[in-house]
Amino acid sequence: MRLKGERVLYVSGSDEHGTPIEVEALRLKVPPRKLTDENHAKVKELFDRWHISFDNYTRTESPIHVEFVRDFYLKVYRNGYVFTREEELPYCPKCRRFLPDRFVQGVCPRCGYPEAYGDQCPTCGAPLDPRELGSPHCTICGSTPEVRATKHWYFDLPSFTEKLEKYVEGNPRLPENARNFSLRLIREGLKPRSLTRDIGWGIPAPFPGAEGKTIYVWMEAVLGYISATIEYFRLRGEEERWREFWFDGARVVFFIGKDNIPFHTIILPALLMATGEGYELPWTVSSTEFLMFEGKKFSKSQRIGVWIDEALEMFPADYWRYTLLSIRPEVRDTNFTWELFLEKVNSDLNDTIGNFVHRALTFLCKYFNCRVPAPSTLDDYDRRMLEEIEKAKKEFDSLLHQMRIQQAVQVVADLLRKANKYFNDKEPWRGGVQASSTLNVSMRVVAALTVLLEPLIPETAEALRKQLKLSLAEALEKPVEGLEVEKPKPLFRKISREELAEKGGAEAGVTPQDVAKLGLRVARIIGVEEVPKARKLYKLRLDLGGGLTKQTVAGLKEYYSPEELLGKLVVVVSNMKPAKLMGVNSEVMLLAASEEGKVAILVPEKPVKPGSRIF
RNA sequence: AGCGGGGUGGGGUAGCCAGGUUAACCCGCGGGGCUCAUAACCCCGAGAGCCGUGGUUCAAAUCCACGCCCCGCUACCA
Repeated sequence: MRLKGERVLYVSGSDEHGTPIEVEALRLKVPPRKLTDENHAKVKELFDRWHISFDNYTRTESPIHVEFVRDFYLKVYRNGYVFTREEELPYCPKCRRFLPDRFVQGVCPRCGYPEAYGDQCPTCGAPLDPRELGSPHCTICGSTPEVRATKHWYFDLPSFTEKLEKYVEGNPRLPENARNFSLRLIREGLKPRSLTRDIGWGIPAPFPGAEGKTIYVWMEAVLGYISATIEYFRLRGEEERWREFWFDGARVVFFIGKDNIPFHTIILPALLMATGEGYELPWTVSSTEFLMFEGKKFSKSQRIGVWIDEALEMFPADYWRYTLLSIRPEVRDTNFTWELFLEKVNSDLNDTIGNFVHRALTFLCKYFNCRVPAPSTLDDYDRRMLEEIEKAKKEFDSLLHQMRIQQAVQVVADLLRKANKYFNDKEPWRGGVQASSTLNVSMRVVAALTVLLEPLIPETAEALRKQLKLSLAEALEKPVEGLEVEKPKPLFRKISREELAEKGGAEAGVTPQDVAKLGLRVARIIGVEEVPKARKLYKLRLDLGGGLTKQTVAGLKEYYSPEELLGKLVVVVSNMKPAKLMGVNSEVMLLAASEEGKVAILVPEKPVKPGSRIF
């Protein structure tokens, strides 16, 4: 859109508040701000290196954001959409804090599940009030909380029900997943959303009498889009211009995953309505499904996925960008596999796109002295090819406007396939007057690429323009005739399976070395203990031979008694990275087979010494 | 369990909301062509009738109902 000369402002930011960060900071005994400072700097730098062209990437600790949020909620408050409730909430005398949401556990009053959370029971799904929990305890220190009265501020979401329904229904641009999900939530009945929390890390609530409370992170972070806009213009000394992007016909578009839909289609619009100031409501959201990694969901703790800093050390950003855009989960969940990565890079980028460019440029230099000739005469085929270029540009543009980026990528690749065919059919290497037309037309394809690739793979687009000695502005307008190009260099290179394996991209299929890496060993169970408060877990002491013992936590309590386990020889992965489960250290992993309702631990078929290697 | 989203040739994606000529595209596979290009490129071919069942309709991959299966969110899955 920027290329088309539309006025675009692209903003985002780090969401820095919330209890998890405060708890992590407590654990590390550092101020929370130190954690978020480090993180924000790192993330910001990475966005640059990936050429994600935010105009402003801000953070919720920004003073401008804090000030904006406080003002914003004061307005909402004055308009009568904020009310208070006295509540009795669990308070931990030892930690000297109230225990919101997940910080208190106890017996579920509905199904009797012993470890239900303060806000919801994970087993029966019942939404809970923390006071209903039987024998509650603090999840931080385990002590029994007392009930103390406190006051909380709420946003009157239900009073916007009708307007929201109208908004969602009347916005045909919303993708299906967003519309259906939002309408369901609205029709099921909206509840007031709590605005404040009794925690220290966050934005101080501005309401009279709310000293010491902070704004609930979710209700504040969504406003960051606006404060980021304000900040952008304030830094330029154009104090008021941010309004151009939030009022009077501005089109606000969000790029989010499907898990974030309600915040952008319900809560944010309601908050904007509540100011009564006439903010533009979201024009649309581009809400994708989920991307998976080799069939599994990405997981930070389990290290499933490729870290974006590591990815850049393996391959250029554009290789990733192209692959990821071409499987952007626009219609359904999609799955990244290394196999797919190879296919996209080698076949699409290298063979189809890169090779055509190189082919045309090399030919040009060899037979036309690197100078783009004027066409001799254009025959039907030439004209058809020129039409294809125009058609592709139009489609590309229209698809991007519909946020169908995946298909836009298709259009580019398809155009290049047609171009390859055209070049083949025309056989310019046979010489003849037609050759100049063919090269002229082919170079127009290349010229179109320098622009089409810009939003998808900007580094490559830039490199290509350099070979054509074109600036971005010239690429948009200048005709190709007479253009003198540099001696061509390939834009991409293929990735071999060997290279991929070396760089750590898992290959399909496991080698004996991979198995050896697992460190499978026999161990003897020499101690079984229950883990306090855990329904399924045992703490096991294991003899790994040579005087070495390790401990593990295993989910076997429902299937084995301590007596059955004690003394058994079992199979373990001995070189696991230690992890904590229910606060208990687990250093190895015990292997067991499982099927529905049944678990069987693996044991050696005849006695061997603990510590024996397994191949 | 509850809530969302799905099941389309061997693999991967689109098409479904706005039903309608031989179900599209990429990879892979079999055969052939070209030699300008990065062992690239081009052509031909085999291969699915769109999870199942029933319905609506002149007409359904596309709409409706039921069933089966998958995936995400919610978890102490070591």
